[in-house]
Amino acid sequence: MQVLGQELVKWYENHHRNLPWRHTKDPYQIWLSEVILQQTRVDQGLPYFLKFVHTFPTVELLAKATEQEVLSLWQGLGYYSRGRNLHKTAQIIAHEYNGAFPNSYEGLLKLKGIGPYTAAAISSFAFDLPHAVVDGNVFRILSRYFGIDLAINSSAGKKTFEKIAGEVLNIKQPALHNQAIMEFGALQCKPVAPKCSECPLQLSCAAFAENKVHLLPVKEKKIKIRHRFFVYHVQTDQENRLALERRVAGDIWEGLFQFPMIELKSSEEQITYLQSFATSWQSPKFKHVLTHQKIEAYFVLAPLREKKEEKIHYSLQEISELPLPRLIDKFLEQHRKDLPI
DNA sequence: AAAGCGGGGCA
DNA sequence: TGCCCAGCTTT
Repeated sequence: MQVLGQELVKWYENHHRNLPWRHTKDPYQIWLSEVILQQTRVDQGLPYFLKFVHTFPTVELLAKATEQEVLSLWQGLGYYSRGRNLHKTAQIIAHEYNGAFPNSYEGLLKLKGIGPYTAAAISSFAFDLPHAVVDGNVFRILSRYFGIDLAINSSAGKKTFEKIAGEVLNIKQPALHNQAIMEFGALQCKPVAPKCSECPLQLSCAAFAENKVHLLPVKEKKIKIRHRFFVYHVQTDQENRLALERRVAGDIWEGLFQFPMIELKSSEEQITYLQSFATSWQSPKFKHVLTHQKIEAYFVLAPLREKKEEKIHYSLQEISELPLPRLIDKFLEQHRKDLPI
């Protein structure tokens, strides 16, 4: 077990990327980077980390911001509850912890948006405590290296891999070990096309010996895909201000702003709905389709419904200051000059 | 224990 | 174009 850790650290010293959060022991910056990097690639998260550190150099400044300012900066990163939890936790730290992060795994775990992985990461990186990180990289490396085909998303699998991760952890330098194993997973022992031919662990890797690197790690069951069909109404008032509504809680893009939207049950209903515009209201001035993951969205330049429901009207300038779903943001990018105003 | 939450990369 | 990635919260 010890060989694995030593090889990982040796590899890390020659191959690691130079990333800003690796030059600090500041729990605030480490926390910021870890939350941003949850479910997010380094390339995508890096600019957001720089934006946040620049805009909010301390946890107190982040706590003082409004949620909307935080979400605006978060716009485009996805999983927006991370942004809301980030803000909430900053306020807890600033107001109830005197600006200092808890210096224990258990203390960190109590905070919003910090689960087992992030608590292990912060406690090792910032406080040199011996907690092993177990993220997707670690699951992958351990399952391959030890040739374990237990599903990584099963209870038994998680328990097993967490146990092994703790056993291989170098408790003398947990921060270095944790950085090394995750960087190794990201650059060397990649999900697809891992670089086995130039791998320092090749001779001791069980999966390589049995020629089943590509079969590991094992994941259980399929997630069922839900297709959704949206039509957005791009409406303006007499002053050429655009109507926006705020998305409700409990669904995708919670709390973000969008054009007033109707959701249809099927692609057919969506088309029928669109055609009703073409017949009943001459022809829509503008129609455009964007596909976002499993969401098919049309934008129609629709007539403004009078005093029906109360939508908030904003100028284009004001809209750019609100947190928008990536889909709406993309639409505005592409059609800014076609819009009235 | 299971479902839901978003982006972007890549075959 | 469709598949893949994967930590945390909520149910």
